Amino acid sequence: MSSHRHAIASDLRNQITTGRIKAGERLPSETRLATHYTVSTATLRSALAVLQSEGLVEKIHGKGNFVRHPLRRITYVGGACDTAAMPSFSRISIRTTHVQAHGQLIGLLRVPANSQLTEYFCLGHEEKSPHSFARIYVPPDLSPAEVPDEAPCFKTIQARLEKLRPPLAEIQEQVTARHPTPEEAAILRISSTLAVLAITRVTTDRTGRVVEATLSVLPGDRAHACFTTHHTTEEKAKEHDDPQ
Amino acid sequence: MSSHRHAIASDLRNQITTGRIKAGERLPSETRLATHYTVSTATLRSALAVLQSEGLVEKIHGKGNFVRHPLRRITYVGGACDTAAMPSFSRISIRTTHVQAHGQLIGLLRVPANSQLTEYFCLGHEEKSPHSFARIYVPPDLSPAEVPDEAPCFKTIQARLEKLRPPLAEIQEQVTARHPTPEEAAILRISSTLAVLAITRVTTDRTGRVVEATLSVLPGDRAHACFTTHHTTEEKAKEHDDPQ
DNA sequence: GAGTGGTCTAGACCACGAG
DNA sequence: TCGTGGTCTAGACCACTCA
Repeated sequence: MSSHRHAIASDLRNQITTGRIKAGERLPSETRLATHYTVSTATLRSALAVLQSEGLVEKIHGKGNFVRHPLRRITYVGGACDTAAMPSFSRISIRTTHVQAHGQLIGLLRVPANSQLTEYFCLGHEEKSPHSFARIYVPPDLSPAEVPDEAPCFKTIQARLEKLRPPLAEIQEQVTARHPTPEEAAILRISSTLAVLAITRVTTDRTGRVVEATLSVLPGDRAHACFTTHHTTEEKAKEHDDPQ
Repeated sequence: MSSHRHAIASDLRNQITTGRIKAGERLPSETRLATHYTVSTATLRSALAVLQSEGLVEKIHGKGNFVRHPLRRITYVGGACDTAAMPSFSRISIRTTHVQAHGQLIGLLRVPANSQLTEYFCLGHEEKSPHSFARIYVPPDLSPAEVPDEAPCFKTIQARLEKLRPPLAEIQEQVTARHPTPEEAAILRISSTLAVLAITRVTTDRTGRVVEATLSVLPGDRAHACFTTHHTTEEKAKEHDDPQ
């Protein structure tokens, strides 16, 4: 008595997980599948959207629906000490610009509105297709002045940022699940129906000053974020003193 | 030049954020809005889905679309020492059952297939409507035997679990964004097009044994997860020895 | 140009909520 | 019972990919 959409999704899911349709293979076209299941194209597309959000199927406009190779998962590592907790990128391209603090950036970095900020736009690639991106915002006095507009090397920028920076005290990450904006969908080349993992990361130094804010967006069909908390005896004691 | 969907969503978003439509108010019916924007109902519904995933609008079947009251956000606190890092629930109901290890549980808890497990199904409520849930799985020797099938008090069970448990060493949480299964959508009473935050939490004791695995699902339109990492000098040194 | 997915239409019928 | 949203149909037209 379930919906058509999920019945079709289950059938295709079985065919994929049992190997009747192999990884990398193309599914029949949407019109063909629609006539096969005797449903409309709209219904069939919503069934494919289910599999897509599970990471089993990847749609490519003008080419077709493909069974995804498994274990090509992007991992965002939480609490990482590095400048950007960017996922294990095979390749990262960066664009550096100067912007004025606006919107939520004012609150995140605790700076006045319209004050100067350096933005590092990081785009992660995997085999020439983008798979995630992040915008890193840094106050001007903590960002190296002589960075070219197009920087080839991520590590270089990271090393320069580290040098200017006082010792870190705390990293706070807030994770939400939502749909991508049209701009984000275009950058990542994903459907706007796919869920994305949005991570807001704020890094604070020992004086309590916010030295960096990073907004990351990762496609939900191939990304996950990992957070590890170690509980030593000292920490446990501390938590009892200062719960939460 | 943008899609119809996003144009309509932007217009409604403006009306909401500028206060022309107030919090708690009901929007005109979908057919009414569709004729107003001269689009089909399907297109208008997809526009509402955008606002829904932003947490601005809440649909209630048979009643209408309502502008959500802001700051009614659920927060999942990562790395919490408590048995379940359940969000700040106003009320939690629990059902205890015994299940056999299956699927991903085998790998998470590192137990043989079909071995006995205790499942605690926790449902979080807010004003009589469910807003999140979690399934906690515990090996039988670490779960109190005399728990009734329906337990009224979450704290009681939690306290009993703590007693049986050796000191904890590590909590690992994996976060993904996806669409809900039909079952999850029914439990949370959300649309299946809404994104959810799915969190898999594994707790390990000092001997390396997995003492608990928790699968949480939170609606993307009103929930976020927070993770805080403190960087002391000792920890920094440790990370240099053992990167990642 | 042929074939694919992306968006959209103008309805139909069903399920839920409130009176 | 009536009005609401939920699902679905059978198309149409556009954008993209590849030969």
